[in-house]
Amino acid sequence: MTLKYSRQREAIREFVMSRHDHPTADVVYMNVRREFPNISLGTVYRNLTLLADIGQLTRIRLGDGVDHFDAITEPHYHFVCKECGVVYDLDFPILDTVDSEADTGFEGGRIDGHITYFYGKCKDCLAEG
Amino acid sequence: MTLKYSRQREAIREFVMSRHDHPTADVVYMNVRREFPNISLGTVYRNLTLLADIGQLTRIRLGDGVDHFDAITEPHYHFVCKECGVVYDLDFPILDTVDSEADTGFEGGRIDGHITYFYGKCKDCLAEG
DNA sequence: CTTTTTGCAAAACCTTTGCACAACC
DNA sequence: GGTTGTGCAAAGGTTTTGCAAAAAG
Repeated sequence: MTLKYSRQREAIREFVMSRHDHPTADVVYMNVRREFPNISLGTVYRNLTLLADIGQLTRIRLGDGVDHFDAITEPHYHFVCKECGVVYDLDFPILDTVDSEADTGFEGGRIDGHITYFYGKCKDCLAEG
Repeated sequence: MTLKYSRQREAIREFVMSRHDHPTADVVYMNVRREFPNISLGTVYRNLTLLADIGQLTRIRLGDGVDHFDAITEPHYHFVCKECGVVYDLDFPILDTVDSEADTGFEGGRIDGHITYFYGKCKDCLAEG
């Protein structure tokens, strides 16, 4: 049950930390393979899951069917371009008040939080058409 | 390109309409199979996708890796129990203002809307422990 | 030496798709 | 009869998992 050091896990962690574009497991795999040519996709998934479980990464699901990973673990909102799928962090405070607002009159249980992503068209896609 | 009637599609539509628990394709399949024992999962998927495309259903993605379908097509928020996965509709007005609030100072593109779901623990799971 | 991690490959899972036949209009 | 929809089965894409060997402590 104790965590042992592994060079692969460290490389995976560092890669995600170095990026701000919320890479998928496959992107992590492609890149970490430059340093570890024999690393397997299974190892990448296992470590991303582990790092997310211990809170060093966040797994974000944006409805595109693929998991993205984010090195920023503090709660924040995301912007997703409907056209190209690019993901940006939003510098917009988490609306804690909506949780209690939504809870008012809700009889089905206790609301602990919410997940939101904003969608639209990114700068580049707006420029193109 | 014209839509032709099909008894299977009608049964699928009616089943989803009759439920307020946001069934998955598999649940629809299991149930419609009582009336059409030979219906295939492919047909269920094809029709759910078609009905969502023409606006008779909504496809909702709640981060559990499976698509859910909702007969209520007016925008509304959902509550998801983190423990058992049950989904409830929330009687809480859509926060249109947050879109423009989030857009303020955002340089990455144009925000058209947002997707939110609230999570927590449902009544039953709260009672259990 | 014991426990954890890896690489590989297979499997699991959800969803889509190609095709011949059936249903619809 | 022409077109759309179905059933079946196969394939697609993402993620998980079993297992023997390797690495870590």
